[in-house]
Amino acid sequence: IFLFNIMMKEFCKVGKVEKAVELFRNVKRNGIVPDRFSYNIIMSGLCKTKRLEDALHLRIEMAEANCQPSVVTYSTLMDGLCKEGRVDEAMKLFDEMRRRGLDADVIVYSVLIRGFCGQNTVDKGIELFHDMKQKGVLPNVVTYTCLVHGLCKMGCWEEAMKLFNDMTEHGLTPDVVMYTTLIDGLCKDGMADQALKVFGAMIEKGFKPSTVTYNVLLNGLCKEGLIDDAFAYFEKMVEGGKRPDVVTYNTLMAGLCNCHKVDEAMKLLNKMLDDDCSIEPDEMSFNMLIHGLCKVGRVNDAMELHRKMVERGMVGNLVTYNMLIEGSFKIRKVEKALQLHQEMVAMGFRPNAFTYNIMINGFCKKKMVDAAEKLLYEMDTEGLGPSLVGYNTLLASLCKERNLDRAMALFQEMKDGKCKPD
RNA sequence: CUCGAGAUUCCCUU
Repeated sequence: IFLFNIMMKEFCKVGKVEKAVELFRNVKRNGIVPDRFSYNIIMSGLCKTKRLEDALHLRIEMAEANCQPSVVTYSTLMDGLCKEGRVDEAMKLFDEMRRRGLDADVIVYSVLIRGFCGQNTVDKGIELFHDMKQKGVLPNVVTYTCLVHGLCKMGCWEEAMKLFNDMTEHGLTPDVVMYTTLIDGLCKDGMADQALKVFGAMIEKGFKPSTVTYNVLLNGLCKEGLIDDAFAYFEKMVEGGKRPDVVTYNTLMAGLCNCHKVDEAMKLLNKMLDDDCSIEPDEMSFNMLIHGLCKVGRVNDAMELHRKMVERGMVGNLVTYNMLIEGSFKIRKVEKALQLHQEMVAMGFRPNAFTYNIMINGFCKKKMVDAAEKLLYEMDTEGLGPSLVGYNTLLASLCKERNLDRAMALFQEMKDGKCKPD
């Protein structure tokens, strides 16, 4: 079983989880008894391929085989649940684990903390952070990184910085991932200058920024409109021997589009398309440009680019269609927008909240308020929930049309609990 | 050293 475990693990590592499961089944059928490692390996593989239900079911099978779950079993499943946003269920497993007399370790806590941070309940994460320390489980760099990430995501960059310092005072050395997380978080909280300081401090301490570190920094600078600085750091990146990747290029293309340099962005895309460039564009690369073109009103060029994309064997994704639909409305081609919408559905893409809101906005601009309203309610029945953006869009449109009675009625409906106004 | 955790890029209203 020792050897089979290694094989299963390797199958999972190269993405052939199906093969691993098959091997697991064969092993069992041939009378070899899997140990808890085998179960854990398969569970982990299933979670990584979004087959959480199968993983949870395997836990039952494990119990039936009289194989006791370990802390690793629990953390694997809790991680899977958290990544699906099912943190409450992960907490149930956490309780169950403790009832069975298993002590949570630093990984269990880090998984849960990250889970809470992912659904913007960092306070719960902090609670667990204190809980673990009280129980004598020492947080490590990963634990701190999860919290820093969560805090920045909620705009609490000062708290994040405090925690970062707190960590070093506790004798832990930040690593590249920690630095990158903090730099990204600061940028996203509008603190690019602080981020640059941290970047400088990082280098001063002798840490080598990774490609991801450069990417987050470039993104931060681009979002601030500092495209020239972004390119300056891009140069440094290359000089420093860090290979740009497709994310680097996509980030720079977005930055160029943001300051209306769409043709420059196009040059970057063409560079990637060049045969002697080792970086291949992905769907996002095309999407960046499609967005840029739509934004400056060159919707037909965007459509043309979409065609080129399809020629290269990329069909585009939901985002591509959302942007093209929005573009069509922008140049007042409602029929084209509807046609794209149908095409998108036919291709198996389920319209999301963005799609609906784009259509609502499009209809509003055409003064087709009833159609817009119909879509607004359809979102709910389609399980997308009421959309604040959708309500706001329709409200704004009604006000513009001097249809204040209807606007007030809609506003009242929101206050009555349909959708909390902002 | 047979198993588990952390970082980056695209779309909607004002």
